[in-house]
Amino acid sequence: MLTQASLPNSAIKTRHTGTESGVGAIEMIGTVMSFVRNAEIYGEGEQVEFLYKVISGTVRTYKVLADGRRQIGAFYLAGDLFGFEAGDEHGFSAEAVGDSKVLVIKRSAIFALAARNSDVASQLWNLTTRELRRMQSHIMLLIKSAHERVAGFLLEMADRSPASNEFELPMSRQDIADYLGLTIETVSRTLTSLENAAAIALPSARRIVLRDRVALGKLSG
Amino acid sequence: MLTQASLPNSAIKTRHTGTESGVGAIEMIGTVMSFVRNAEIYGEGEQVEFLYKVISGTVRTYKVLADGRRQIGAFYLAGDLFGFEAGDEHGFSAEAVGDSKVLVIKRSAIFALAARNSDVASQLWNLTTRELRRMQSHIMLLIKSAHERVAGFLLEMADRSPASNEFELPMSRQDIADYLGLTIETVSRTLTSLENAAAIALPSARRIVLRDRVALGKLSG
DNA sequence: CGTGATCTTGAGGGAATTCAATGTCGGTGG
DNA sequence: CCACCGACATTGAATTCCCTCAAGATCACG
Repeated sequence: MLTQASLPNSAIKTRHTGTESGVGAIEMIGTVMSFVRNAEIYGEGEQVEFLYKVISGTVRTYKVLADGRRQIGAFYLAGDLFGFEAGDEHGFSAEAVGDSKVLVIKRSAIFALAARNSDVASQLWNLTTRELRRMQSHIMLLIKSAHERVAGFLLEMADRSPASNEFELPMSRQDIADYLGLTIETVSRTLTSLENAAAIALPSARRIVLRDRVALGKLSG
Repeated sequence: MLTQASLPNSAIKTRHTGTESGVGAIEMIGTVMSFVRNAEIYGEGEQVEFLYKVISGTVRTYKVLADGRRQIGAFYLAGDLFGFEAGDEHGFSAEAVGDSKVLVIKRSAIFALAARNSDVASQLWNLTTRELRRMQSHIMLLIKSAHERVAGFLLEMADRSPASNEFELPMSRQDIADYLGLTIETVSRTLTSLENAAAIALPSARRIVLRDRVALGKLSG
């Protein structure tokens, strides 16, 4: 459930000027909601009702297995849309990594729009296939060695950040570990090892400087 | 490239009576093509032009890394649609696992249809999100132990086969290994170990009998 | 300055890989 | 027909990589 506030019956409330990325009319209708660090945005098994766009902060989607292992499906940064899921039920849960603002859009509104406007429909398709590609590259990460996974993850984050060679990680080591299918210790060790190899610098735990993209690229498989 | 035959300019050639699964009008227009074992259906980097439906046989999509490692993205059995990819270029290649017949449908024909008919558009969306779900469960497989991966794979294959407790694997151990991110030896060892644990039987290398679904389910995480 | 959360580092063990050899099956030609 | 061959699969031994368990270090915050 949405823990921060109950959503008004008609989600069409604020007009949002979608200037960030060229996805067009889809994000024009919705409500901006705030979530504190670790707040749940939606839960696994819940009815799929909305689409979401990160306004600020970072969101993670994840699934918890019976034995407690957690797999993070994806991280969504400011500007990213999420909530494209199969079926009527969410297969993953979504949480705010840090304090975040999220634009919440009723699905039915989008579908109604899409039924009348084929441009919107094709946008919807594009966003979904983009999501597909994200998953494909996630799969490609998961089959690699720990060094390759971490190097690949850093390159991915760098490409998604405004400044390409230096950035702040919004998520914890545990989050990274659960995204990469590694333990927190292995992530930590690998980062130190990359620093020792002069591929990156770590001014602080969360701050990453890419020193040698070529070396990272080689490492990332 | 399509290695088996060159595709006619107008792909609208045969009328295919889509009786298999309820996906509707999308598959009504197309050309059936035959591919021998290991024949390429499309290649990574090629222009995305078609959608495909497996009529008989099995198809694998895959990607080869610089160092030669191969990752299989998915297996498609008779009745499955594939070729839902992001962007204009194929991110994966597709090959026939064994001799196969594939219905090839021009994308532009579908898109034209979708633009006019919102039912077709929503079908397209449904098929794509189904693909998303497939990838999600693939990701969930890849973070697990070798035993869990193999057990999960067998359960997945069983669920997709007509007879649910006994089936023939269309693919080699190498294919399975490349799908699960394991080595061929580990796959082989794990299967023998599952057989010794009485969870499965292996009348022949390719024939699988599920003896204890509960045990397999536990193993699969 | 103390406390808890997060991150790093170390030592040891276990799971999967690598390298190597043997076994099995299906097809082809003698 | 069956002997041989190549492709595919299984098994074994040694090694490597990552995980587990454990302790310390660093950071944010009251």
